[in-house]
Amino acid sequence: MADSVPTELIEEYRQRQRELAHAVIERSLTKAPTVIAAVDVHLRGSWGVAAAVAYTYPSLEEIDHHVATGRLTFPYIPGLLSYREAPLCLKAIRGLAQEPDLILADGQGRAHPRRAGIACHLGVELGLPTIGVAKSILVGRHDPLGEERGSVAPLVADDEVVGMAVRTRTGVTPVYVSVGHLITLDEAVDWTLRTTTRYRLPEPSRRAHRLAQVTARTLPTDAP
DNA sequence: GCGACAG
DNA sequence: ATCTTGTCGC
Repeated sequence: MADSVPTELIEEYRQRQRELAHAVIERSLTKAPTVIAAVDVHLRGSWGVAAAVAYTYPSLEEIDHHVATGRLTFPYIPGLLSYREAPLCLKAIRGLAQEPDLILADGQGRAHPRRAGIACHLGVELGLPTIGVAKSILVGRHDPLGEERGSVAPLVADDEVVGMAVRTRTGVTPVYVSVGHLITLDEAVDWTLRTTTRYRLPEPSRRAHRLAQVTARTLPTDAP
């Protein structure tokens, strides 16, 4: 199992995140994405399986995938998820044959206590546009949003708009979209909707999730 | 001091 | 997220 982290070190990791937040660039995409990737991690004991998948746009067909497996050393600590999952995610993404134009990460981007969620971490590390698409809120609040697909409501934390609650399917619980790197919030919302068809989450994200899950299932449960 | 807390 | 089967509902 992952070890605990000394409280004095926690603050060092937080400081690194504050620095990472300054490296994040929020600006319009330079190129219309034609290759969109998604990455997700499945946990199994102290092992993690990260799956990266690449899809074409607008046809939304899978063209590649890569899986990376490894032991998780860092524990799950709210706000410090990157240190636990990003290394494996980077390994999976770098295994793709072609560099994607946009990456969807499972978790927050700037909608983070220090504006440095895992999507920011991956984006800055790779120098590629990234979006955080989370299934629940880490920080911030938002007003109720319409029931129709496409309805949105700003996610506000510390009097700052850090993301957007987005209804990707009519009548379904919203997802929380935020900028990771090299994209604007409006574009992040737009591309999240463009890649979401029948379900709550974007197709590439769903595929990455299932691939990581089935791969992890073939691995033996570890010994404490 | 008391909750909240991505995956 | 994980540990886990069936079950209620569109």
